[in-house]
Parts: sequence; structure tokens; C-alpha cells
Amino acid sequence: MMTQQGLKSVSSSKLAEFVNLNSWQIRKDFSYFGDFGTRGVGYDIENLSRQIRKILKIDATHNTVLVGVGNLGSAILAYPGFESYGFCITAAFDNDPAKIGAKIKNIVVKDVRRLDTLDAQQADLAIIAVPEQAAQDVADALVKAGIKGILNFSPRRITVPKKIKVITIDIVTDLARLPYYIPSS
Amino acid sequence: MMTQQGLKSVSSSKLAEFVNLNSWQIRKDFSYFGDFGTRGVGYDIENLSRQIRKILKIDATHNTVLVGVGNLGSAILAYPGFESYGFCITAAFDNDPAKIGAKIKNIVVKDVRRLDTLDAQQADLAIIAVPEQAAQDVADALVKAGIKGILNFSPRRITVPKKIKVITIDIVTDLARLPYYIPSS
DNA sequence: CTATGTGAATTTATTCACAGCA
DNA sequence: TGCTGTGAATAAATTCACATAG
Repeated sequence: MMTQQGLKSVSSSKLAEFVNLNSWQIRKDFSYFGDFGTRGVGYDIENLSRQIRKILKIDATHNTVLVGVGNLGSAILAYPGFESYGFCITAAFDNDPAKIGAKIKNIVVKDVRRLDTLDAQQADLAIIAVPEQAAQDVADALVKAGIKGILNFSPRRITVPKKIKVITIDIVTDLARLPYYIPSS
Repeated sequence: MMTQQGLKSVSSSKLAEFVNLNSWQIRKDFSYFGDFGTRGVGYDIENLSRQIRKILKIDATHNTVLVGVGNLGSAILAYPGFESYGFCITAAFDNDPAKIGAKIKNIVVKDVRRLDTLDAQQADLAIIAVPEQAAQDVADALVKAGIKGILNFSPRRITVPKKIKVITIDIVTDLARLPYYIPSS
């Protein structure tokens, strides 16, 4: 996006303005991971991007599986930008016979009961987009299949071995954070 | 959920175990807002719930408007638990003629161009679930309509007056947090 | 005797201000 | 001269340990 603007490097103050921080916050944070910048010039955008990708471990492709191809799952499949972060959705599963076999964006929807056919080669990450009652069962199956990380969109807290990282996004909980900030008028 | 289990009060250690914290973290945090507990007993669940709702300002109903009734918007409408947090989705908007006029969960989908008919009485919060190109325009219209807080599901950073609180949920960014935690094996 | 609430100690994060390099 | 990188100062959050109330 910045390279598209023909820029080669960017200063900490420019980056700061961009994300509503101060320039020294940017510099300090970067400095914890190494010396990415050039004094008097700024940060080489290409290099900075590469460094950050390495730190976040999104420098290699991560195969990702989606479970639940309802409205939410379909929205996720259509979401833009997975590729540019190195994610590749390699498989999708659902329990609805009407959906199994359907092809969405080059991905054939498979029967969720066949989650056991999944192996660690096919995916190291998973996205859960099923109703809350099904969430724990799906999580268990994913763990068995060797998944290492789960993005959970169901409003149910799921229990997994502690080696596995879970990030849960509960829409209602996120919405509930808003009123705190709005003045009661 | 706990009252459903017939419990009247709960100790800080029980709560801690529940959310993977220590008991003194729970107590310290609560103590910043007041003395909610009873020594030797614990926290009265009913009262604790009421206090937290008051702190988060979700003790009164918040009318909420949804913009974008595609897959993501539909998923949000179907999401369980809005009511129990005091949210009431009062209106939905879309730009698709095929959807305008349709009734989903007692809510009639209105033309997004009629967002100007919305007033602050009808909603103080909004959820944006439109494609990224439309996000800023929708945000502008919502601000004009007097909305005070926005939950933004589009992967576009939106600009609003600083009086208005925005929480952005970008699915790809959240997914991108996972690889950092998974061992490279 | 149990479990809260909180001062005090410790650790961590934030902020500043400037030395040092291109 | 311009912007990074970082020690030092300041502020904040975390952790402990225990007095205190039911």
C-alpha cells in the first residue's frame, strides 16, 4: 500500500500518525526485535514488512481449514486479504447435506464427520464458524487432526490442550465493549 | 449460568480458575470499582453481575443498527446472546434491491440510502458488515445519524470524529496472530 | 476459619531526551 | 541535518502477604 504510493522508506512519525501512536513508541517497539531502520532516513518498507512477517511467523504459507460454511463461514471464505498475509484456505467442512459437495471459491465442502481425514500437512490452523453447541466437538476433532491454532468465532469457550493456541472472537462481547466509551449524555 | 447451577455466590478463586487468572487478580480488579464481595463468603453472583453491567454501561438497553445484510450481516443477526447483554437490533440496512424489504428476525431490511432517516433515538450503536469499499461512506452516514459507537467488521480502517468510539474486527488480522504462538516444529 | 480488600514491594511498561549514525 | 536507537526517569501494572470482616 505504501510501496504502491512509490515510497521506498517511511519514518517512525509517519507510521505513528498512521496508527495513532507516537514516533518513539514505534521506534521502541521495533528496537526490541532489532535495528530495522536507517538513521536520517527511516525504515525501508520492503525490509520492514519482511521483518514483521518473520516475527509474526507469517513469512511462510499457513494452510488453514474452515469448519462451518453457514452465513459466517461463507463470509469468511469471501473475506479479502487472506493471501496477502500468507494464509491459504485448503479445506472446508460442514454437517449440512445440502452443502456437502458444493464448491465455493475452488474449495469443495466436505462432511464434517470426515474431519478425521485431515492431517497436519493439509492445515496447521483452523477457523471454527459453527453454532455454539457444535464448537467443542469440532475443536476436539481438529486437535486430533493435529491443528496447532484455532480462530474460534463461536460464543462458546472451547477447551483444548494448552499447547494449542485459541483466539476466540465473540461478536456480542466485542459489541459490549462499546457502551463503556459512549458518554451517557 | 452460575445461578442456573443453583449457586448464590462465587469466590475469587473460582472465578479465576474460570478465566485462567489468579484469585488476587480478580480481587484487585474488582476492588478498583468498589467492594462487591463479602469476606469469608465470596461475591454474590446476582449483585456482581449487576455491578459489572453498570460499569460497562450495559445495564440499560442499547438499540443497535446493522448495516450490511450479506453473509456476515445475516450471521450477526442470527448470533445468539445480544439480548442478554442488553442489545436490541432495531434496524438493518442494505444496498441490494433483492434484500430491501425482506424481513429477517422481525426486522425489515431498509435501503442503505435511507440511513439519513435514522435518528439517535432509534440507535446509539451500529455494526458495519459491508464490503470495504463501502465502509467509510456507511460510517459517515452513521455519524451523521448521531451514532455514538461502531463495531466495524470491514477490513478497512474508518475515520470518524474522535468523540465516536470504533472497534474494528479484522478477521485476517486476528488469524495472523495465531502463527506467532505455534512452534515452528 | 474462610475469603475479601489493600498497602507495600516488585516487576514491567511508558515516556522522555539525546547521543550517534547516515 | 534528520531520524533512529536507547539509556535513564517516570509511571503503571503485577504480585505478594496479611490485616480485617463475616
